[in-house]
Amino acid sequence: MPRTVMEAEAIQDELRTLLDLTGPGPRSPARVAGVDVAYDRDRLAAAVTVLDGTTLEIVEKVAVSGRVAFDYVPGLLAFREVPALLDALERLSAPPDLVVCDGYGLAHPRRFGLACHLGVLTGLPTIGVGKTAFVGTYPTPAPERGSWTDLTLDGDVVGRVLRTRHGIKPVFVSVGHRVDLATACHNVLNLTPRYRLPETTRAADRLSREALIENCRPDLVGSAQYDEMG
DNA sequence: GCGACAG
DNA sequence: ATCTTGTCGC
Repeated sequence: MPRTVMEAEAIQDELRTLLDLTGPGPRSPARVAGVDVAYDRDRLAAAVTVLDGTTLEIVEKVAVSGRVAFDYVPGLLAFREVPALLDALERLSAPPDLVVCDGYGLAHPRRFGLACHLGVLTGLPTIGVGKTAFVGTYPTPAPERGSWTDLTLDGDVVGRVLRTRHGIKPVFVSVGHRVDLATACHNVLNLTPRYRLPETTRAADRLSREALIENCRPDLVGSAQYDEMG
């Protein structure tokens, strides 16, 4: 783990050279994973929920708990969440065909957000879905579900501002690893039949919060302990 | 120079 | 992210 902002940024610049932006990525993934991390002071719980890509039913879930290893710094979120998420992902019975991250991917100051970071370290296809603006400029997309606009940063299209529900605040989609932007948005729309956020994200968010509470008695099936210094 | 800034 | 009462809207 990096100890300073400078070290962390250097690691991002290094790992970015391993990023695969070729695509296209899966259009009909059988297993889609959602990942999220919940916090309580210096404790954290990372969750991975795998959904059937067609029915959106949860088919597998894993949660791990541990301690915060890196303070939150805009642009360096991955160093705070990736270690625990890697641990959780490795405990799955089988790898997912796509991982939907809670945050940004290529739409990042150094073009290497959480989704890119997790993708490069796991080798899995990943995409990022952010709830609020972080970097880039964009026009407001039309109110209909499915409409979108370019998210531009330094003259590059780094993502899309996508409307997943009619008349409701859009989400920010950017690619992570091994998936192109159109395929990423296609998957996000398939994962949002009813709510603004992908079912994968909603499921992982719930599980991470539950795990944070159930953490007091780590004797439940599907849970595990995770730790690292900070 | 100052403020903003994924989760 | 998380802390948190009331409040606005459907």
